[in-house]
Amino acid sequence: MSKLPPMSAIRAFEAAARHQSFTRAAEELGMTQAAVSYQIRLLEDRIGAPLFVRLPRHVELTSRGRQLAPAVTEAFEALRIAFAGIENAVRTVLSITTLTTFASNWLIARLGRFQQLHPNIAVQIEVSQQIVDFAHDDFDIGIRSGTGDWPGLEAHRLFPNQFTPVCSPDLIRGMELREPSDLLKLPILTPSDPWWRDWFTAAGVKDIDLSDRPDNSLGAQQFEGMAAMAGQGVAMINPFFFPADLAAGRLVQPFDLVVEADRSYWLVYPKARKRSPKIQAFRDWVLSEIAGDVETTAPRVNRAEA
DNA sequence: AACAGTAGCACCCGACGTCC
DNA sequence: GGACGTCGGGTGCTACTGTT
Repeated sequence: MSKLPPMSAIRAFEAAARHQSFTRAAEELGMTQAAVSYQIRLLEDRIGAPLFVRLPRHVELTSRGRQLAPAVTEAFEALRIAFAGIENAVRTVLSITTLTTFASNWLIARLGRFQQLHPNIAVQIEVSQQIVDFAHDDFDIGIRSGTGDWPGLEAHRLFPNQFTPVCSPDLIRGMELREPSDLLKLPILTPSDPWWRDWFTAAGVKDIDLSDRPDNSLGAQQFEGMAAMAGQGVAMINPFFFPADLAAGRLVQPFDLVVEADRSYWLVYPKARKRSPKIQAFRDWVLSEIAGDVETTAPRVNRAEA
């Protein structure tokens, strides 16, 4: 495949051919007439034939120029359309990668309010438990759990990663739950979750052994909570994600003890893109929603009917 | 008024040397 | 051997002047 002439020369030719003027072409391209003249001469030298006839006060395309011009203009028009499409998509589509439970138990129900505020921004959500690499994946914003120290990323802390056991009221109706260790009489959902050991340790119950229990793992707090509400056992969840279920009594918290992990939930995006209007819009909206949560709908705790 | 030619400037890039 | 700085040549531009 033969090499194309320099793109700057082709660009100058295309504009000059359309305007039939080096001066008008220069005005359009933001350069001087001399630069256009120079670029076109480069192109003519390269081709080995003149593309314009220089006449007093104006230029005209030669027959070779007339042969070339429509194809070049058409190619640039295709490029303009392609770039306009991409620019429009980049400006109006916000792509978010988020953890499952944040999406299902926090984001989705509120997204309508963001859409009302920003009807021109379309939100695309991808749920993943993996930490995405913004250098390789086309995401604008990520919601992830961790300590906030990700190189190259701007990180805004959303809320702490707290955990406490919850279950359905029916599961423990008529039972005497006096000590945290009494929970061990009940089915434990995802017993391999290290939060169980951490919570029991904080509750003063040392060296619990859950290894003889079925090693079921539900993979996301959303599913733990659903299983608990269905009466299948006790789940270790972050109460922040279940305020309505706790308030309505679909879930009860047998013990007040809530343990805070060293990890938190964060909203992140590449530092280089912190001036992107759509990213700023989503960040500001999430932070204001979180601030509203803290004021009005902070997880309320239901005591179990012991 | 419009294009062509030229001088001079800024910037880029490859070659090269130095350092660790 | 890789990172970094320096240097010189090439490129592409503007400003200016000449030509038609």
